[in-house]
Amino acid sequence: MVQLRYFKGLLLSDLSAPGLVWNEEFKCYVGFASKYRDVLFYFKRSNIKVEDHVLDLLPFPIISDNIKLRKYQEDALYTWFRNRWGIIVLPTGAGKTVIGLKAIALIKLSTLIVVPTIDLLNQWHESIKELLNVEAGRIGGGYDDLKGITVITYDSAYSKLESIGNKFAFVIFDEVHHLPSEGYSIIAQGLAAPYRLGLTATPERSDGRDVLYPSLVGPIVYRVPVSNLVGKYLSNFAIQRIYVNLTKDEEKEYKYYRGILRNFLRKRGMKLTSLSDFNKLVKIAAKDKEAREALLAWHEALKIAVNSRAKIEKLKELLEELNNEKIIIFTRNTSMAYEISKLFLIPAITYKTPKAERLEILEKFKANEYRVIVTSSVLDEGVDVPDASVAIVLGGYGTSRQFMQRLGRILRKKENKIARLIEIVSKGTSDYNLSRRRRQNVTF
DNA sequence: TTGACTCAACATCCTTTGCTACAA
DNA sequence: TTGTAGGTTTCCATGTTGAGTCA
Repeated sequence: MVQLRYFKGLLLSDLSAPGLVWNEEFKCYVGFASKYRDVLFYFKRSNIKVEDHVLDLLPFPIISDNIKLRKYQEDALYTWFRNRWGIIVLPTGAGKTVIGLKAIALIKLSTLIVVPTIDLLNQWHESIKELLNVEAGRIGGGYDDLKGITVITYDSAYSKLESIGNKFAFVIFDEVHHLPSEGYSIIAQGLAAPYRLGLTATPERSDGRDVLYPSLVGPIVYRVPVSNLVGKYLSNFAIQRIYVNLTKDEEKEYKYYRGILRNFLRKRGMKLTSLSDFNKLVKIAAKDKEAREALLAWHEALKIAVNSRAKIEKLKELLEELNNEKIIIFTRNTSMAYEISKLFLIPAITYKTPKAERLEILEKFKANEYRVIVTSSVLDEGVDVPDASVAIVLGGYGTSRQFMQRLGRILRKKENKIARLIEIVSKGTSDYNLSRRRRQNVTF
C-alpha cells in the first residue's frame, strides 16, 4: 500500500516512482503534482495498492448541453478523448471553444479553464452560460470566484496555484502556445489534473519551447489545416505581396544605420546569422557602449524599412481602390499606426487605447460605421475582432504565428467573396527578411 | 467604480558577403 | 590548402497584458 498526497503544487509519495525523487525535508518521494497521472498509472500497473489523497475536487455543477459539433470538431474531440490528454489545433474561427465545452460536458468533473486575457475570461464565461446553462466561476480581472467550472487567467493561475492545484480533474489551456513560457509552465506542473486539453491555432513557438507540450499538456493529437475548412466553413482567401522601394532619403539613412552595425560586427569579428548571434550582441550591448550603438542602429534601420513612405503611398492607392471593402491595417510600431490614423482619418487601436474606446471602435467597425481601422499587434490574438474582408500588413514580426493570426482575422465565411491579405514589403531591406521568415513554416 | 500609475512577465529580436582556429 | 566548427541565457528596445496600489 502506498500513500499519495498533494502539497502546494507537489505530489508526495511514500514509495518511489518514475518522476519522483527522495526529499529529506518531507521524508518521502516528491515530484510536481502534474506527475499524478503517470505515478497512479505506474502503481496500478505494478499491482501496488494506492491510498489516494491527492485530489480534493470541487463539486461539478448541474449542466445541460445541446452542443452540436461539426464533423471535424467531433473527430478532433473523439481523437483527444482516447487519452483525454493533448492539444487540438484548429484555425481561428473554426470553433475551439465549443470543443472545449463539449469536452467538459462529457467528462463531467470539476474543470479549470486557463486563458491569457480578461477578454477571453469573459468570453468563456459567456459561452459556458449560453451553451452549458451554468454560471461559471471567474478568477482574475477583478473576480475571485472559485466554482466547479472556473475560468482563470494565466497570471491568476500562477499566483493561486498552490491552493487550487488539486481542486480540478480537468484543465483546459486556451491559447496553449503561452503555456511553455518559463513562468506559465509552472502552472501545468503544479496542477494535479489528470485530464488536459490544449487549444490553439498556432502551436509553434519561435523560442523552441513547444517541445515541452508533451510533458505539460500532452502532444498535438489533432490538427485541422486552414485548407481543409476553406470554402465550407472558412472564407476562400488570397495572399498578395507588393514590393516597394525606400525613398532616396530613406535609403541613405537606412544604409547609414546598417553601416554602423556592419562596421561594428566586422571590427569585433562577429556575425549576425542566427538568433544566438543576435542574443550575443544584445548581451554585449548591456555593458559595451559601441555594441549598444550598433544595436540601436539596427533598431533604427529596421524602423525605417518597416515604416517607409512608399508603404504609405501604396496604402493610399489601395484604400482608394478597395473602397467597398472592410479593411484592417496592421503595423509593427504604434507610431506608424497613429501616423496612418492621422493621415487617413482612420480610428487606431494600440495597447495605449483605453478599454472603452477600443470597444467603441470595434463596435462601430462591426456595425459598418467604420470601414477601415488601423492597429499595431493588439488585435492579433485574444480579442473578439469583427470580421474584415481585407487585411493590409504594413509591418510585423517574423513569426508564422502572427501571420496566421492576422490571416485569421479575414477568414470568417463570406458569401461569394474572396478574402485578401496584402503585405507591403520594403525591397532590399531587413523588412524583406521579416516577410520571408514569417511565411516559412506556415501550413495552410 | 474608475482611472492613472507602476511593475513583472512575456514576446520579438538573426540569415547578402566578407572572422578565426583548428582538423583533415 | 580547404572545410568547418566555433559561441548559447538573462535582456539593447518596443509592444502588450494582468495584477496591484492609491486617489
